[in-house]
Amino acid sequence: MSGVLHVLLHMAEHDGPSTSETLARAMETNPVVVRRVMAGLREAGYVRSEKGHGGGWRIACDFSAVTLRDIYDALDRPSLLAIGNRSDEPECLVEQAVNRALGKVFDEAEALLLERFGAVTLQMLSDDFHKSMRARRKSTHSKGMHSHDA
Amino acid sequence: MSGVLHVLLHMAEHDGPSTSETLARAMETNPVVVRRVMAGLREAGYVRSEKGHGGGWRIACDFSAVTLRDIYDALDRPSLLAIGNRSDEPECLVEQAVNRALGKVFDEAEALLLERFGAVTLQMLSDDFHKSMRARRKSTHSKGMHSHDA
DNA sequence: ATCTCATGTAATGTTATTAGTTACATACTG
DNA sequence: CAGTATGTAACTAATAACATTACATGAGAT
Repeated sequence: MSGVLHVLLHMAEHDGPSTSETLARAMETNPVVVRRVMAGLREAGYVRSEKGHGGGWRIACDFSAVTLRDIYDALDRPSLLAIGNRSDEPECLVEQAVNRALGKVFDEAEALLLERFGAVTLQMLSDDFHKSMRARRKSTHSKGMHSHDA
Repeated sequence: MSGVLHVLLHMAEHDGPSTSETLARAMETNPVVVRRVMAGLREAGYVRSEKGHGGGWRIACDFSAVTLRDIYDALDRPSLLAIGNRSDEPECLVEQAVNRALGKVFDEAEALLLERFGAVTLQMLSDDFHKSMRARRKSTHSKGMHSHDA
């Protein structure tokens, strides 16, 4: 999630397609990992990829129409919570009682996460980034991007 | 978490001390695992353990005064969320913007979980279990406990 | 006393998950 | 057709969670 958003915002700052190679360097990982994770976004239509000379990845959506929730869904909804019920459908009535109580709490937390994700668009992230870059430029004249973007 | 609560409720149903051996069978795990996880609860004073003949684990707290939050704390606060920011304190302003947005959402979800944990006492779990046991007994005459409790 | 039983804990082993890598096929561009 | 980039399967490595073994310590029972 974190990594994918990072990549998307970088792509938005970059005219023309970005290669997996380039993106992998920004994310400090391997090009294949980038392709793997971007595959979900491509299926969902948020990015497009092209092969061959001058190929690479390109944004294919309106940043203000796509929320973090959409990205999460495109990523195949990885589990959000680190803990959960020890077992589904236990025989033991004690465990059933525990599961009811914990399950309710977990469901609420998950719902909150999804709701909050749905309230944040990629555009908002991008705006926030640009704001912080302007602020930084005023004080340091730095570009505020990765050194490996050069 | 789930497992610990299961064990605690079982102990409450059982007069006298329960051995790690017995509890492990109910949790379908190893006695050493039980001791390991119970160690935190003992330090917090929620249970007591005794060695030798007739030894084992015993509840040492008032169920209506201890919340799931207390248990969670005693368990050394394992991480609740499965996903997080890729890196703390990144150089990259893009990643900083992503982290701000995601971090806020994660913090909210974690706060919600802790708050909800704080609102549930062990007594409530126990009451819920007894209620479901009464309901079941009416329809099946079963004891509704583990078969391996016999 | 000492034998047995139970916890305490370190060390080790096992398993599952995730991330990373290699290898090679496919497709597009010049 | 040479070169470059994605697509994907297969494999390896790193990590973490869980389980087991081994042995020390302490508390009754005889």
